[in-house]
Amino acid sequence: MQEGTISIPGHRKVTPSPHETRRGDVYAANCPTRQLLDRIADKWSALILLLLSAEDMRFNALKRRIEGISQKMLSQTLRSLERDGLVTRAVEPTVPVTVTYAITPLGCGLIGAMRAMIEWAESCMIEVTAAQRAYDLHHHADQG
Amino acid sequence: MQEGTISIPGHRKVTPSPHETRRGDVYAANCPTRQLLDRIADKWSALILLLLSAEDMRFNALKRRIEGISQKMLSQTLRSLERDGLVTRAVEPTVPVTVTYAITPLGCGLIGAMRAMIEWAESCMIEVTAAQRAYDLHHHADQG
DNA sequence: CCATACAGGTTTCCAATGGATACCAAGTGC
DNA sequence: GCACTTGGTATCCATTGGAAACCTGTATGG
Repeated sequence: MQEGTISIPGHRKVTPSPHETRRGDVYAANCPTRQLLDRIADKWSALILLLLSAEDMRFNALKRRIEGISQKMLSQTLRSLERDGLVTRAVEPTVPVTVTYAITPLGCGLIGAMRAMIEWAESCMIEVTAAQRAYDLHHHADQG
Repeated sequence: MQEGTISIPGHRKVTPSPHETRRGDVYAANCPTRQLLDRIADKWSALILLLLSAEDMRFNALKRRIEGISQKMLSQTLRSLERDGLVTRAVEPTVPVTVTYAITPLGCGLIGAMRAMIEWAESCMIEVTAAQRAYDLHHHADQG
């Protein structure tokens, strides 16, 4: 079974068969758009893509730059992004081996769309933080 | 400690103290923008917000509409969105009790930014699926 | 010769997360 | 008294994510 098999824990190989897809309904589990959204809506994909949109980077450079990412997640997420055609992986047989990741035109398109969200987050952070404080206060803040 | 405490499993109450934040570096773990992005970059938030942007909805209406969401996740995610000030929760003391969720102006702003991503996903699905097939073929597809 | 370091991972282990299911409250209908 | 409604919580268990160890292959230092 080539479609729907699981490859790497946490990043499934889900490629829906054409006849299984329901176009136009993001709320249907098998809608391709929703599956794509699920894939990139994780903690790390956006961050990686955003860094690569500025310049090509190597594995450890990404790791150093993204505070808190583990090697496993960086490795897994890069593999997923590569599979989705959003980044490329170039191995140069230097010593030690050099692996350079770069964003593809496809990935650039996504970044363009994501930038609007980053900008929203930056401009609305204060309001959100205020809302959180108000909520915590009203719900007497000791529920944790 | 009011800030940084954990409330609901899966949706932490993370409100960084002002002096701990690093503005302008999304890659820093304590950057407020990154924390906000982490919060909304999950499987369900975008879907819920998108539905509520069209019309106010009740708990079970949302649950029925979003294929695959569990009551627990819907409940948790709505609570988080409410805390972030992106949705409101209105309880009417009917019988059985009626709870209506609505998007706030703040949430509307986010939806506007997200729509670009939905559109990108819809227009680029085919390319991504093609990339996945190519990847799976090249990596002889049986790695799962 | 052995230890160490580098880059770029994979494996292992364990805690946190998510999903399925059962349960709860409070009232209505039968 | 039982089933059924809405809007949840509690519980159980599988999957996921993070920390750290290990691996491959080469070069450097002692």
